[in-house]
Amino acid sequence: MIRVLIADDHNVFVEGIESLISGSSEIEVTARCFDVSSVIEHLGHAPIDVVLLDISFPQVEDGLALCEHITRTFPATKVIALTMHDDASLIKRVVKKGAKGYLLKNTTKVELLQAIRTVHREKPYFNEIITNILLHDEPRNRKSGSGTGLKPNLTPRESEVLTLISQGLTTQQMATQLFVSVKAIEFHRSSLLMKFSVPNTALLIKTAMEMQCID
Amino acid sequence: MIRVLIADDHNVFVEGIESLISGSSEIEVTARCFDVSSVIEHLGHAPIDVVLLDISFPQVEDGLALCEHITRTFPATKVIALTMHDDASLIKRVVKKGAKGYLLKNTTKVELLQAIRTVHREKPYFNEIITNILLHDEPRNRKSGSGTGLKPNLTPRESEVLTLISQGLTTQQMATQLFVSVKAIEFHRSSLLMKFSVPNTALLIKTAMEMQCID
DNA sequence: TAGAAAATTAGGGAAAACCCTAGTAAATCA
DNA sequence: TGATTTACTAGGGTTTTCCCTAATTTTCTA
Repeated sequence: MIRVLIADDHNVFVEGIESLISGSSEIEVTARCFDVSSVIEHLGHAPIDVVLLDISFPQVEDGLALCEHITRTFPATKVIALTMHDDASLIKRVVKKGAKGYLLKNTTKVELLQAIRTVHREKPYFNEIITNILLHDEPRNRKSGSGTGLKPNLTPRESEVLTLISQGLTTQQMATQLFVSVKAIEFHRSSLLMKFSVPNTALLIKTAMEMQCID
Repeated sequence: MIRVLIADDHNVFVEGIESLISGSSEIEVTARCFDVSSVIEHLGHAPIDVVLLDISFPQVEDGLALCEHITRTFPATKVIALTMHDDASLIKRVVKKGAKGYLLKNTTKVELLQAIRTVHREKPYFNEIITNILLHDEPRNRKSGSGTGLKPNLTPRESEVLTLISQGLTTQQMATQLFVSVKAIEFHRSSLLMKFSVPNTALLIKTAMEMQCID
């Protein structure tokens, strides 16, 4: 029997998934969680084979973080990401966080059961629609044109400052936190702009996110 | 017997609603529609008391238009709008289009059945959460941290400015391009910071990307 | 159709970002 | 050892961002 945990704060969806699974003789829903903490708590007590995780749980960031936590802490438990969005970059980010499968919420009963069985056999599950989305998404390594698209080599301090910038801190705040002057931080920021070949912080954040230097 | 039509292109959701309703002796689901045209066609043939309409069907504009069409063409049929978003402006727009009730997709069985019964008795149904949202004119259900996870409603100008910011233009460049003063652009930028609840442009870009408002 | 609400347009002033130069310390190499 | 490179630190001065307020135009509504 494959034990499934449903992690979704939308009651209707939990009901829907349960209803779709209920017919199966080899899969059973043994837990339903409406918030992040109860998912973690439950996984620590009872064994779960597959987690069906709403990636907006309740927000995208939370879902991604939870996905990462589950796959690291409970490697035997496989995660299938569920979402409304057919977005290539989101799929990539989810996979990067350790999800073994990705389903849209308009999936069918057959596909849902298939996906659960597949990831339980240690295999990744992505249907044709998802595969197509990934295929048609433009390749990241465009070596021609203005930008190289390659991650620049950052010094430890620069990486540190980049992370803090992406968290919304001002130069003053970073200076305080790192025990250096405002001018020192400003220089690192300037170096980042140069290394990423961008004119300002706005584009720095955008390109750094696209290159997945931050997230 | 109250006859209900479910209009949603997400299979899991339709299953969930059916499952929640299935226990009731006075309410039955007599139709499930996965696209706009089949909803209209079905209403023309068989009588329906309550339509449970996913407002993103498949886009928000489609849902609103369909809601308006149903309430005008079939006044005996009541519409309950369903959505993931707890957004005051969306609720107002939906109500303006003739919806008698509004439910979030994390509703409970009790509430769903209550809502169906209430609108069938010609009364509007809005629970405390929705009422609060309307009263305070901002989303309530922020379960995690500072981020809302909800796309703010942007004016045309704001969207335009957001796009240009994400392209790395400075305020001066945008002012030239849009034939207005620097100060006008700066105000729009400020409005964006406020609507996204972020302290600076760096976080604005980050959150707007995560919410898929840009890119 | 008048009144209210929302959107767009700015100004002044403070804060932050940005661009230049430059000193110091550690690692690398001839 | 002495010269060179790399990373980190910082100052001066200009531009841009950010926050406050407010007038004008447009849109919605009673």
